[in-house]
Amino acid sequence: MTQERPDLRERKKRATQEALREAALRLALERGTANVRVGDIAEAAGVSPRTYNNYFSSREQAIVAAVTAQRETRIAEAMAAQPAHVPLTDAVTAAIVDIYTTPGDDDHAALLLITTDPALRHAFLDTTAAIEAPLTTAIAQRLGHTDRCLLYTVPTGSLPGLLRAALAPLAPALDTAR
Amino acid sequence: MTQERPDLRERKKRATQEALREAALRLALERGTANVRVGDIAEAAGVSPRTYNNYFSSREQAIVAAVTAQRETRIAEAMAAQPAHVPLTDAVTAAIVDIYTTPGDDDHAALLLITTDPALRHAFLDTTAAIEAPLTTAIAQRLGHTDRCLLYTVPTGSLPGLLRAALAPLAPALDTAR
DNA sequence: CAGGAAACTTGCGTGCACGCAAGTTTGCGT
DNA sequence: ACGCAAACTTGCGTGCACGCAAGTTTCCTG
Repeated sequence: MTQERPDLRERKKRATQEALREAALRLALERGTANVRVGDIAEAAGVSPRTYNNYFSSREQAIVAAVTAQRETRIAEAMAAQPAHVPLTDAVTAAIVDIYTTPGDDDHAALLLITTDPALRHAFLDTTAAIEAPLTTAIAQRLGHTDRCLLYTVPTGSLPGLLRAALAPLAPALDTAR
Repeated sequence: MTQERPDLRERKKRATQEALREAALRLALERGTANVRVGDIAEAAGVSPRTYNNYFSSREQAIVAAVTAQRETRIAEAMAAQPAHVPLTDAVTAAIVDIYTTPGDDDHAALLLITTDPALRHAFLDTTAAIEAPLTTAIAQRLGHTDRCLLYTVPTGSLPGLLRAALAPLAPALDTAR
């Protein structure tokens, strides 16, 4: 695995993107979405407001991106944690259930934030669902080729059982994929 | 006093300049001047080697600049600390003496570094003497106009008495300046 | 509902950071 | 003394960050 190291420019770009996401989420959690100015996020991330809009084309996108990124890494981790011999179907459902049952630091609050605010919800649905990317790559790694699966899961009174039920319909698709 | 705040670009430029100076001095003190690569300084400051040479045109300049900057601020502080009623002559000599007698953290080591290494000495003398700028501004503030004074003081076995002696010739010039 | 202020988003020109490649210096081993 | 290798310095082209100004949205107030 040649760990292709990106050059300095690339690293800095990623760093400011992450700084912006992080700052946006933190501020939104601290004082509520309505009280966060673009200038505040930019300042907290150490860049100009103009630069914010070079990375995100709306005020909400950064917040959504932050949550999305969090969940992407968590899903990837959860999938990687599954032993290889576990059937694909079970691995996927377990990984997703894991997210909703064992939340990280501000994960719950962030989700609440997004599901509460209309603008955030809209921005969230604009992005391809947060769970798609890491799942497809994980699945692709298991199988030989790339299949796409699209999941929309909005947690309303969510319990592990509810989740399993909601994910059950996917089982045949995943099985036939192999 | 309208504290004219420089814009973000300016602040960032100053920041990286300072980061470079700081990194250069720290590394030079840690491992000796000979074992410091330009790339190391740049990396420690978070910029590319190319950028180092946008700020300093030689490997030694950053180290020298670091010491120079340190001394500039210390001289400025020392001059500011003098009560206004103290005669100009005494204020200047006291400020300079203060530098050599009550050194800061790595001030001594830094000076030793510079006076030891030939390349550093050369680079140091290339820059207008470290003490000039803050002194002239301080003096200018006291008088109404701008006078220039050039001091070359290389501390060889320096003692307060030696310093006072060396600075004595300046007294008449400073007195007539008023 | 009209008017206006504050915040947002975007096009544009400028300046700095970067990577690259060429030319130069430095220091070392033979 | 010679040649080589590593490090340094600099010109050049490209891309990103910034400031600015214009157009738009949003929200509040009369």
